[in-house]
Amino acid sequence: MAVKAKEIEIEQASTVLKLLGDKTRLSMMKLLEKNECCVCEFVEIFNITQPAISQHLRKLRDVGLVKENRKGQWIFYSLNEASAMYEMILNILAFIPSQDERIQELEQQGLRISCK
Amino acid sequence: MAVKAKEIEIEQASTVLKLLGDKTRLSMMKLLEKNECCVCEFVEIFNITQPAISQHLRKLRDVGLVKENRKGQWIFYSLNEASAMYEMILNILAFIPSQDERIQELEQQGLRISCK
DNA sequence: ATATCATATCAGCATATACTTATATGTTCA
DNA sequence: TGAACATATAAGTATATGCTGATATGATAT
Repeated sequence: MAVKAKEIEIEQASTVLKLLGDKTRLSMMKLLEKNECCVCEFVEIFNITQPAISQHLRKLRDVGLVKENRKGQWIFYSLNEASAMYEMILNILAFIPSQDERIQELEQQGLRISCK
Repeated sequence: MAVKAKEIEIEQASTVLKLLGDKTRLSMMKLLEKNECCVCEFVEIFNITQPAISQHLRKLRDVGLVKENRKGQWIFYSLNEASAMYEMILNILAFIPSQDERIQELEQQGLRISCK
């Protein structure tokens, strides 16, 4: 890295890293790196209940990693580029393999909901 | 980043991020980025007992983030550059402010043990 | 209005985590 | 050998975490 990384309070950093230290949330963040996703899509992709998904998203939102965008009945989540942690997040996600096959699998099985 | 990051299994990545998601361990790793440290130094720096320090170090060692190097009575820990996660670790640590003042404080108070 | 769908919140539970005290192991040195 | 020091492990405990089922809230459409 040529550019000096913008430093973050260690308290904040550890909070964020702990959040990313859960496989479900880390996958969510990787998906959000490229796609805006709604809750129902996450519910399909991960093998857990809708409340569990909502709770993960709330934690990510509480620390400002993601933002929500209501479109009628649906709420779409995306990475919050304004977060002080955004640069670090992108750096970390660069090491995570794409999770897009998960969405593609759903499409092949005809299970993909189109919320859009 | 110009260079493509070497990807890591998501399972491994989340395990590592969870470990870094603890303020004590994150500080340890930041200190180890620049200094080789022995257990007794960590015990001085952090306000927890020696067993607690050892347990943190064991977790870091179990996933290969740090390695140990016995020098007589003392065991010095350092970052394991051979780890598949090393590149990601360095990337993350670049965002963490230096923890060296903690050592300097000890030195000013004359509390720094010299194990070397 | 009310039925339906999407999402959030609540309460309860099982497991994981981080800590402490007590004790074991390993090294040095007299 | 045994005392002193450094570190590791074990056992117990309190708190945090992630999940589920039940229920509340909010939006759409008939």
